[in-house]
Amino acid sequence: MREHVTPERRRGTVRDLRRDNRSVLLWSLYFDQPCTRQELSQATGLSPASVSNVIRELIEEGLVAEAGAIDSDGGRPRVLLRMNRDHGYVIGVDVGETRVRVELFDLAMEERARADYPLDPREHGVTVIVDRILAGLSAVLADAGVDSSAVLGVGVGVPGVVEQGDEVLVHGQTYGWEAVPLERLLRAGTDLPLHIDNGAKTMGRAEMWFGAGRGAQHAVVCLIGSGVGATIIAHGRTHRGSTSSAGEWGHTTIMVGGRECRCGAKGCLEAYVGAEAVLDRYGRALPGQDEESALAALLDAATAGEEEAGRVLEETALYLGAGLADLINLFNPERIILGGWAGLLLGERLLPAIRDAARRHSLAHAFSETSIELGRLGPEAVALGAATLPIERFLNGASLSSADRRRSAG
Amino acid sequence: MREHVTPERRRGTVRDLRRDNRSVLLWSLYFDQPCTRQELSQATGLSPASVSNVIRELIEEGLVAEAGAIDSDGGRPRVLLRMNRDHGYVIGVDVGETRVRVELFDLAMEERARADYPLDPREHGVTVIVDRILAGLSAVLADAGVDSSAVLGVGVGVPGVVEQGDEVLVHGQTYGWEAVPLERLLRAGTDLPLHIDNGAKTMGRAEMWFGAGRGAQHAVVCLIGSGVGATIIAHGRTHRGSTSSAGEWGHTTIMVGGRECRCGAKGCLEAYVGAEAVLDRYGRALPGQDEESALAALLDAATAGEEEAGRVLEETALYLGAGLADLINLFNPERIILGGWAGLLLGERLLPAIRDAARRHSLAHAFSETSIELGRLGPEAVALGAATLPIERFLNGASLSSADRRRSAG
DNA sequence: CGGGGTTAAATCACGTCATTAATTAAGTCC
DNA sequence: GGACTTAATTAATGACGTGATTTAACCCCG
Repeated sequence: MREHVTPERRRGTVRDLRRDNRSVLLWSLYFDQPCTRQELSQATGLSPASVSNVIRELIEEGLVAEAGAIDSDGGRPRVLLRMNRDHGYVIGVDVGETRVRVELFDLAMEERARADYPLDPREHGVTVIVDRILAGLSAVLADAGVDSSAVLGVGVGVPGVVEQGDEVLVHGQTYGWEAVPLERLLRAGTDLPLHIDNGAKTMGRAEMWFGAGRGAQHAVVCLIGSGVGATIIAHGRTHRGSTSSAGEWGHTTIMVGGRECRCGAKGCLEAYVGAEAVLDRYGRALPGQDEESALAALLDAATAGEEEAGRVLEETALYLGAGLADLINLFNPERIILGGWAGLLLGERLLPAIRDAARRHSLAHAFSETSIELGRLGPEAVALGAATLPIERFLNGASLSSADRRRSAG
Repeated sequence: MREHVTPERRRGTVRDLRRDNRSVLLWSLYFDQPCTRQELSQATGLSPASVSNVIRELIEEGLVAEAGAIDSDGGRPRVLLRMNRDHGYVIGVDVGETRVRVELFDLAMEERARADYPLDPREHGVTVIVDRILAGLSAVLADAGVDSSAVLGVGVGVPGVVEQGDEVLVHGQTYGWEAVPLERLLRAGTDLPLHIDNGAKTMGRAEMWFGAGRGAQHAVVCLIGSGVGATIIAHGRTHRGSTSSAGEWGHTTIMVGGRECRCGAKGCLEAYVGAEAVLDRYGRALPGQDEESALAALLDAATAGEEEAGRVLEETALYLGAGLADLINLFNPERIILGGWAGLLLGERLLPAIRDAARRHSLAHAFSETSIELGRLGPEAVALGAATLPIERFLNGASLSSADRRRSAG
């Protein structure tokens, strides 16, 4: 009861205050390394004394280390601080359509080890995936020589809707998964803290943390591949909605009664601008085994002056622009990032046309305040983004499971 | 700089902690009056001792009063607490197309006085509006016998986009207002704290606080009148976007290349389901001076079996359902509330058809978790919702301007 | 090379806060 | 009217952030 009091976390005691301040300092330091105590004090609004105290704790605990100093001209030099990148590690898992990839990162998000497991396209059974992931975890730990007690957590990006409840459930249309309790299944094989999310959302996170989204408070990361999805960021946080299925931009209706979509509805955006749909709208045969090379061929054909290809792309820009305009009108984001392999391919060529279509379909005021850009990270970033899930938990105050570190000397 | 540290308000000292706890208690009490200290302790997670302390302060300051007790069977009876509804007052202003309405409420949102000023439809000049508002403020204060020092603040709902910046600017398409610094203009005539927002948004607030939206964390309040808009609530808070123009649902494209909208674009939702658009799509003459009676007549005609009217309404339900489905897919709200005079009129008759169309255009999972309901408050609620703006500020810890009340006896 | 000047960081003293435990208040029931 | 219950207040305790003060670290200049 009492919906108005939603303590995302217990808050009210003087101790929670410390935890929060600690967290604020960690976030600030994480994204602005190296920096000095003074800068932290300014950035967070905490007094220099408090910064000193908390930082001393963090250094004692090994999360933070001093790293040189800034030369002064008269006066004690400021000491630079940075996160101790070896204090802990995180693992990101990308469960894709054709492979499972497991990557181990240090706190600076430097890759320390990687394991790839190709998937037979006909074999997306749950047990196979779980096996591959668990094998990957062991492999990267062994490879990097990292003990599992030093791992802060594992983030897993999977295709399909991920329902975050008491029990995390995965509904994977493409995989034929229905309410798969992936977390529970993985739990049988590992003790590491697990975070599971939709792969498109983890990729969106990667763009927000390290790519084109850095610094934006309100943004939408659009992912166009064979299908179409989006990550919505409001006030710097991913909007999940009430059952974590928010962001299904691809099934937004842009043409009532229009083309049939694989979701069963008619006129979905995905049925016009998804890679599969674009190729289908073109209709003619194209060289290339897979969608990726076929789409590239379509772009080439248009460049070569092939009329029909040009027309299809022109229309794609129109539809896509209208879809982006919906986001602009509804969310009023400061930035829209176009990603996904098809999004990048199309965007590279069509961005001006897309922007123009978006302008025509959105209100002038909101449009003028929104920038539309291409993603910077490419589709490889799913695992990276997944790995930011445990990082976030860490920055918010979780420590390594084993040692419950308290102040050592009183 | 340092976007990650967004102290919506200074937080970090032990004193801020108290302010926060105080605020949490006020919110809890406000929406669950009367209630006991014990209940508050449970609801907020604060210890009974802290609740006692803070409540004692609040009683001393006159914000809260004891009001009877609950009978016990053995044991000291629990004392009931409620807000002191006369501790302060708020004023809500509804600047509509045809009138300016000013209402004064006590803390229990009981109306204490009202002033109405009809507007000549040809006269929407800024000075006229400002004059009417200021006259209304004086009138309701005099009428209710309330001193302006007892007023916590004034909320103003206006048509058009309200840009919340250092200086609040109003862009009113319908009024022909461009970047009107309404706050500054009003400031010349009153010292009361001012809050200005879009009228559709204040109405949405009213539904969320007192109507069909109570208790929802993620919701969308859709307002259909002559035009179409929406208020998006995420995590219990209105989403404004980066320049406070979020929620322009009416100009979402549901038909690329479709009907021309008054915004200049083609295929906007508003061009299909706004009252003006519905009547226009019907085409034939209808009895009634204004849109409201014309739309009612259209509904009557359909009831009477007039085929074309039935067809227009059927299509309206289809378009509207598709529009709602977009919201469901993008936001995954737990509740959608259909309001506005036209929304209520249409919804009363078409809700099943609208729901069905929404189902067909949204993903099954998200749809099944969303309820679509009619608003409960009617279009009169703009002023009520505007008045919740200063209430919110008050519950968050602002006190009356004059007396900076501190603990009296140490 | 050593003191004066300057700035950064650590320490100290203080006031505030929420919590637990103990105490007081206000009832019921036999 | 005394034993029992439960609510609310008070007291004791520990944790915290802050401003003031002190210590540290480095420059420059003579």
